[in-house]
Amino acid sequence: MPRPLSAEARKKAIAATQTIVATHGTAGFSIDAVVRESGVAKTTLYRHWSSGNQLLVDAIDELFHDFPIPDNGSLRADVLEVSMTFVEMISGPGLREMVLDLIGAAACDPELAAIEETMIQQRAEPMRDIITRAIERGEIPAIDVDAAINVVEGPFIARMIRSSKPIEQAEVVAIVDWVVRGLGVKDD
Amino acid sequence: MPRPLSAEARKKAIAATQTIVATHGTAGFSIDAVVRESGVAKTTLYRHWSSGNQLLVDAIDELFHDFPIPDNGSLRADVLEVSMTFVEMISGPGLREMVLDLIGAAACDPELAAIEETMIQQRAEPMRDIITRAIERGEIPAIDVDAAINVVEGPFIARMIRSSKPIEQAEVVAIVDWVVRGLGVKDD
Amino acid sequence: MPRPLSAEARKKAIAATQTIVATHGTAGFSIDAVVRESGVAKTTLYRHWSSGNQLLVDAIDELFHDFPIPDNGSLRADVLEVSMTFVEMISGPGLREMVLDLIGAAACDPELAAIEETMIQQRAEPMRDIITRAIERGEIPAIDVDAAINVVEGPFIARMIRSSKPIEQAEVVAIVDWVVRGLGVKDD
Amino acid sequence: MPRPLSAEARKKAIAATQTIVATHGTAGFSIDAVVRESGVAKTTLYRHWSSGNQLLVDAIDELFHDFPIPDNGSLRADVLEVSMTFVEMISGPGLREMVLDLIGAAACDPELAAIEETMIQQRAEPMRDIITRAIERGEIPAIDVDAAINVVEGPFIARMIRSSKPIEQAEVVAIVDWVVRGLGVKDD
DNA sequence: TGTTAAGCGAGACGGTACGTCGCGTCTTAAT
DNA sequence: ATTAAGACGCGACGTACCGTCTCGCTTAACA
Repeated sequence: MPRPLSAEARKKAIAATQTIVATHGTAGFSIDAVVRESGVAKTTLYRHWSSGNQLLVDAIDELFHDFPIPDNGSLRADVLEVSMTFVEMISGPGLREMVLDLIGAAACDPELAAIEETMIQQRAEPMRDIITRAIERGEIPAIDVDAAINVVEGPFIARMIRSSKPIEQAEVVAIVDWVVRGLGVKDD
Repeated sequence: MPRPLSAEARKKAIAATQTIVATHGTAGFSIDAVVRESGVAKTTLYRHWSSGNQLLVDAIDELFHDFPIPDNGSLRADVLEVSMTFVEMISGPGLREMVLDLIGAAACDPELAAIEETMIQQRAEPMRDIITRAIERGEIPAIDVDAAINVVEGPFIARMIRSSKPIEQAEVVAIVDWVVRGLGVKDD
Repeated sequence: MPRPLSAEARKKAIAATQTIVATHGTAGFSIDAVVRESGVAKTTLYRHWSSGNQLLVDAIDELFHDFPIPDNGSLRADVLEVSMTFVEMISGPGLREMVLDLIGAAACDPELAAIEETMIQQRAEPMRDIITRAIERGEIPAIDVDAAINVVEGPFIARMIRSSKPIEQAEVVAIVDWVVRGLGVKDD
Repeated sequence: MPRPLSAEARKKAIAATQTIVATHGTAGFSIDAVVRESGVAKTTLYRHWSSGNQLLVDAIDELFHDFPIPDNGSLRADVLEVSMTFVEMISGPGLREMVLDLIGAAACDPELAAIEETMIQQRAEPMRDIITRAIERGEIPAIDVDAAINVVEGPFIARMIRSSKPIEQAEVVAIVDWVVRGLGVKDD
């Protein structure tokens, strides 16, 4: 019966949050900053999100979704496609920092576990499908899929952590070649 | 003529910082908290460190150093040893969270870049040595060592991020087997 | 054709207001508190009363009315009766505080002036009648009735302000004796 | 050893409070308003005063002090002098409202009991002295001094509550004549 | 060995952000 | 068209921490 939460307020808050994070990084993000940037009242923000972090989660969520699940018939091609998508995803300004920041925050604060769910587990689904299909095809031996996901994704995460330099396409190809060989696919 | 900066004050501040981070995570870290925990005056802290984060860097630095560089004659054995050391390092209570948190904080705050240097780059040195030696021995092809480090370490980082469950020894062995095979070592 | 303002809503709001003021003082009174206590919607309250204070005025009004006007034939007896009534009125739990609080609120907020009208002026009517009759009877000289009301009622107000102790009957008698003598009635 | 609370901050806050109350009444008083008006930080205000009300108490205190204790040799003259002082005290703009407001607030909030102490009890001291001396001189019978204070002061309090009109000198004289006669002083 | 400048603890200072509460207005659906 | 329900923008609340500052007291290096 009562008025529903305003979709417009939500939209403005999300947009303001994304603007702030893109401009000043997650360090510049604060509820008061969103209030100033969006014109939405602080109370309204707290009606929509139980904390600033939840708003951040939602704003980030909108940036990281719709990962297509490729099916090119070969593990290598599929992994390459997903990896390229991931690399593109973190290539925007401040996105690498944001992702790492959010992973750290999520590890410490149970309230932010949803971030991990969204950014990590959900993102890994395409990879899970790809590997499962490769096993079914007999392209690779029947291995622990979860462990395999770590092997395939890990190098990109490590690369992201260890350097803020943009990741070149050749680098992606080289890493993919190594990891698919590790999983048991024969070289050409 | 004047008194030098007190080594004791520095020691107490570092110890208090480590206690706080271990107990409440980096979120619980603050200059005021260190003041309360250590009994060292705020003025003194700012005399020793230009900002709270610099103190954090120094305190963390002391926790992660002195990684032995193994030399067992085979890439697989060396990688396994370093990996086991890494897994042990993050197995203590709250250590996984702290590491992820610090990585996130370091990515965002340039002032904390030194943490990344200490925790990530410096930690990778043993791995760099191991791989370089394997190449020199002709055990694996001449590959980009930095990229190889990512391939070898990445799966453990991914595993650490994706689950808070303790990492079993068998898991470590399986991952190491995959990645060394990926780098070009022949199977048995 | 449209529905008239609901008498029931009004009743529930008034009752809730009286409960709140009796329990938590006027400080605990708020529109939102009345909404919670009464179940009446905020919109409805504003339809009935232009502001929260107007509701407060109405709720208080119902508590302080119908003061009987005694006529015992002597000023002293009449004043004593009215004074006893007043003392009883403020003897309930929290009533002293509520009266003082409302007087203060009324002095500051013009919107609440009506409270003063109800609680003070209207309450003084019996005293005005009594004194006027005493003058007509020739029991006391022709004095300014308004000023005389202050002289007769003031000591009880002062007593109420200066101490939260219950007012004993003997105290009332002593005060009444003094003030009626002051107005010109001869001692026995 | 630490820096003492700044006398200047205190002075600015008190002055701002008095300005605000004089200009917009006690309703316009708020911590945030004092922050804006005084330039003193909110945290500093809370360091000096545990609540906004305490600041108000102090600001008011400075307005109501130094009540001289007259000694003219006759009860009537002394009471008249004290009464005139009281009337002057509440004659400034907004002072009547402030006094009533504070009395009400003090009745409800134990934290503000100090206001009652300052404004009421302490203010009554001169009257206590006057009446005690009159009894010692034999000018009036040995009566309960506290009750007598209520009789002498009450009419002025009642007058203050019942009307916001300025109190004329003739009115004071008339009231004083009545109450001192009530206490047992013979007419001329 | 006495002087003295700087280090020290303690904590006040002006700020920013927090998350909550009450205000009075508004929008919605249901009666 | 009134109602219950409650979202809206607004502004105050009292707290935590920031980095700077002002205090006396203490102490180590120099004269």
